[in-house]
Amino acid sequence: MSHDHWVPPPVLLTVDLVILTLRESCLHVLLIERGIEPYQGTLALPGGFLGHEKEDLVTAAHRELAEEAGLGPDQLHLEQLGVYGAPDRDPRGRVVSAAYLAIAPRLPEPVAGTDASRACWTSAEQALSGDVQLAFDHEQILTDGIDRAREKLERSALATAFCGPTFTISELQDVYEAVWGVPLDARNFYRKVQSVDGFIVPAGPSRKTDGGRPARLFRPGPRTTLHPPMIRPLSQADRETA
Amino acid sequence: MSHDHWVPPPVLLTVDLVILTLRESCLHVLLIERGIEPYQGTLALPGGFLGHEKEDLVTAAHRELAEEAGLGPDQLHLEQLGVYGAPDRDPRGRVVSAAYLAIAPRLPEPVAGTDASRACWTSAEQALSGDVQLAFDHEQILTDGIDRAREKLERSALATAFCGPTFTISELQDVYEAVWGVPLDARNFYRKVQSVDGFIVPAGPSRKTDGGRPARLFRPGPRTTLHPPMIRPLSQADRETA
DNA sequence: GGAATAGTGTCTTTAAGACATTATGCC
DNA sequence: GGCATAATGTCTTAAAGACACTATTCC
Repeated sequence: MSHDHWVPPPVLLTVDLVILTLRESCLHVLLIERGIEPYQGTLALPGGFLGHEKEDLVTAAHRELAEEAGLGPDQLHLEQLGVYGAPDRDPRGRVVSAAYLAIAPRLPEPVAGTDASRACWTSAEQALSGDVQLAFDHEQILTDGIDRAREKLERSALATAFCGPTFTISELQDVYEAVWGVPLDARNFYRKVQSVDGFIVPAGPSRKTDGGRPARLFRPGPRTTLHPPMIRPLSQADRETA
Repeated sequence: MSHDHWVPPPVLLTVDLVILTLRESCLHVLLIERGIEPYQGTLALPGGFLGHEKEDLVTAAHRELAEEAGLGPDQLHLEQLGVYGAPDRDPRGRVVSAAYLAIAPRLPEPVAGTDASRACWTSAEQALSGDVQLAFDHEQILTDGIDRAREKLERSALATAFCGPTFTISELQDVYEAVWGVPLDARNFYRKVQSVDGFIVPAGPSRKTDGGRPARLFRPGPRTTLHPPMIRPLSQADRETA
């Protein structure tokens, strides 16, 4: 600000995506094996540089979502997670990443035929176990993304984004159990989700296939925030108190 | 990705700050009258370009905090709010802003002597009333910052960041009432904050000056998350349900 | 009928909402 | 004593936790 013709340092912008979904009642994240340096061969979150000077950040996120995961803008939830800009996070220079969190229902193998065929769904547990090496600071971004999802399940109707257009209450419970990693009492869960008015609404004549009694189908309701919130039982990780 | 030597478009990075504090039991935000184009003469959030190629984002935020508000890194809360990158948000070109939320106790007029003497504390109500024009997309950033503060008061011990090193329970209640904009019952508030173990702990021999009975003093406790959370009464703005 | 899953009901316990009352300082 | 603010207590009510039970389908 004080020098004669000081110019601010330019940076490069990437958009990275934490794409979460449920597979076999387990939380999974989409990872891609990098084809180029740096971190060639290492797993990374899908993402890439801003396409052009005028591209909006959300637009770029949707573009990457389509290119790298074959996911269209409909029927998925997308929100900003934050910005990651440590000076040394990318060996190529000053690259700042806008991270987005996407939540999608389980789709029919969305990966195989797409542009980036090196994409693979990895269980969240495994991705953060330490056994898997992630490129850049993507482990931190992934951790933050999962934390965000866990928090938002408490106060928002976000859980329905993990489900298809219609779903059963058991499936919804599956979402909560998988994301939070704790078992829930089915009867109390039923009472709770039914009592929050507008969270889920009955859909169609209701029916489903399994071994037992058919379950009613529901759609997401108009309500986006949950009052009172869902209560997440504190798992083993309750650092404070006893 | 497909062309021969495609290079990603560089962008400029700014760091903008939503600095909140309490003044006369009202939520205030620090605004600065811009001295240069664009938006010269218009009120804006404090902030500025990244200082140099190697500067970390949080470091830049702390630097701006010191330069523009005279606030040191101690005894204030700072967290990232998000990134704002609409292509047309800055007439100078592609400028992307990393927004940070800072919460500080009321300090002895921190503004007057500092570098930027055009800084002024403005009540949040007034800043968002529409009467005040804010530069760039700073109205949106401010709205998001206040929303974030409101949410975090529910589940975190953030409220103590508005207070000095020691405070009375009444002062803490003031924080909640000012940020949420709703009156709270003092007796239930006492019961609540005392029951959340580790939220606040007695400090010193306890005493304070007013007209009436001296109040006990407390310090922030080790607890950072509140279980169960503080309940925010839904003000007039309860779009869903009745 | 038996297995499997869906859905409902009841009792208990925790904690919030709505109050009144007592306590301790200053003038 | 009178005033002002701090602090505590009680009753009610809402909602979560912990259970047992009935219902509907397929074999």
